[in-house]
Amino acid sequence: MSAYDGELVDKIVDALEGAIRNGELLPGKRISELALASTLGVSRGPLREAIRKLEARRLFERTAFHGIRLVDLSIEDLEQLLIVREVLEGAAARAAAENISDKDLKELKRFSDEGVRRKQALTFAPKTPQYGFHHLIARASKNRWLEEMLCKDLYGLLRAYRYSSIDFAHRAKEAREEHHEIVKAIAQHDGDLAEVLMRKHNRNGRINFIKRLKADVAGERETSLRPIFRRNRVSRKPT
Amino acid sequence: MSAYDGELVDKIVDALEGAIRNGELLPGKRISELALASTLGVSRGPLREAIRKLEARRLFERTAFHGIRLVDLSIEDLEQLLIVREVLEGAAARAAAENISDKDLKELKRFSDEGVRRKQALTFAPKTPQYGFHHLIARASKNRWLEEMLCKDLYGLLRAYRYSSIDFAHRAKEAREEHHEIVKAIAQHDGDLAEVLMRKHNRNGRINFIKRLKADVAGERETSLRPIFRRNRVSRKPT
DNA sequence: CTGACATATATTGTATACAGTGTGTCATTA
DNA sequence: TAATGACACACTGTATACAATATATGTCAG
Repeated sequence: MSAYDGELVDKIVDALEGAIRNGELLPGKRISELALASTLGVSRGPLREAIRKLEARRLFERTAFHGIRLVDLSIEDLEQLLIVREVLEGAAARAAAENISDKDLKELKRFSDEGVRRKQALTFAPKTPQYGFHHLIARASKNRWLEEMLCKDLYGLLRAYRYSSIDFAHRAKEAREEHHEIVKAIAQHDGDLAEVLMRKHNRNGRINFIKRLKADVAGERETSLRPIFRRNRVSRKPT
Repeated sequence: MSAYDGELVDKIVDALEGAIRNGELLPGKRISELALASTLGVSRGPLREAIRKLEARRLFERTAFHGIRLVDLSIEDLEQLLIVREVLEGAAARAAAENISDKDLKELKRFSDEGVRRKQALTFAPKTPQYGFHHLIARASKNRWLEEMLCKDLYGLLRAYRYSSIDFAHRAKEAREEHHEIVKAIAQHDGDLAEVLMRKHNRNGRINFIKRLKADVAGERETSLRPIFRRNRVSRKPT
């Protein structure tokens, strides 16, 4: 505690997001401030402030005198969220087509040419968000709100529910082709086309994903998105 | 302090939003926590939590050891924000066309038929947000995220910058007709058409507004959106 | 007079303590 | 077994203390 290295609140936010990603926090499960604070090794003050931020981003829900809980999305919630993603990314693709810099375009091309089969091709790479296809486009839009809404709020929310590019794995070839088409439209600075293609791409992924999800749920017994991937429950500390 | 009537943090958030609306807080002006706390008559703890929430909604900006400030948008920022609004409301119109209930449709029709020339026709009526045309459609979308992003985050942000339906006043007839067309499309459950019309409507308003704004700025001396309407600086208390 | 450096002050960041309040649980009782 | 009440627990609100930092101020050398 000698040198000041950024606001503790932000580190707590990061730690909580990491904990969500790693499955250390379970959706719907109540947790007390004090327990969480001692787990993270911080005091209540900064923790509460961090929770308020995440609450505003709809990652946590609070009920007074009761506790904090990670939001638990239904399939319908996720579907609606993906609809929002669809139009926002459509707008991002349009803006990118209009505003992308040569440097960003080069990176985008390189990425979509060769990078697509690497792990980083995942839409929401855990620690390298700047390399995802969709992140690149959001950034290239040069629209501050679009980028923040997508990269910070929306992707964070999706990540909280283990929504990764699971659809990508199941239709990798189509997705790759769609990515290519989108990049081409952006390179041609054709905003209309870029938006249409991006929306179609997202729509395909959404429909595919929801269908698979519903089938999974019907075949098993859970309604939550929780058990899609792995989970554990180790606590972690910041710094 | 005897009876518990809701979380203080939420009341502070409301109070701050009200202060923003009333021009009691000026964009860009730094203010200290302690001063704000004593003005509001609360302690630093809840105030900080409230600030964190508003920070997540991008209404406030903080710099460590320096202070809180209401964000100060440039014209470009506002233009980009209106682009986001455009696609989100387009999606809302589409969803509304697909999901609207008969009751909501009736209200929407009644509103667009007769209510449009009343004060409540303002897109962001200060105290009756549920009656605005765009609010009605956002609600009718039955999409939780869409409604919250629009009504809570985006409209709140626009309101902070005194962006009201100033464009509406300057093209009331066109806007009224556009509203009518949109309602008609929704009534016919034509999602495609509803989205196209809503986007066009917003686009018209945006272009008109930005043009006027730039002309205003060129003719005067301010770059901030602040002086568009009135302002004062009376402090206020919650409860 | 100007610039760099050191100190002072104000403000923020964090931790802890305590009183008040609501909720859920559990035992008691009809 | 179901309803009622008491209790424990968790959370809320607030205050205070101290540490860390940035800005402002002032001093001194050139």
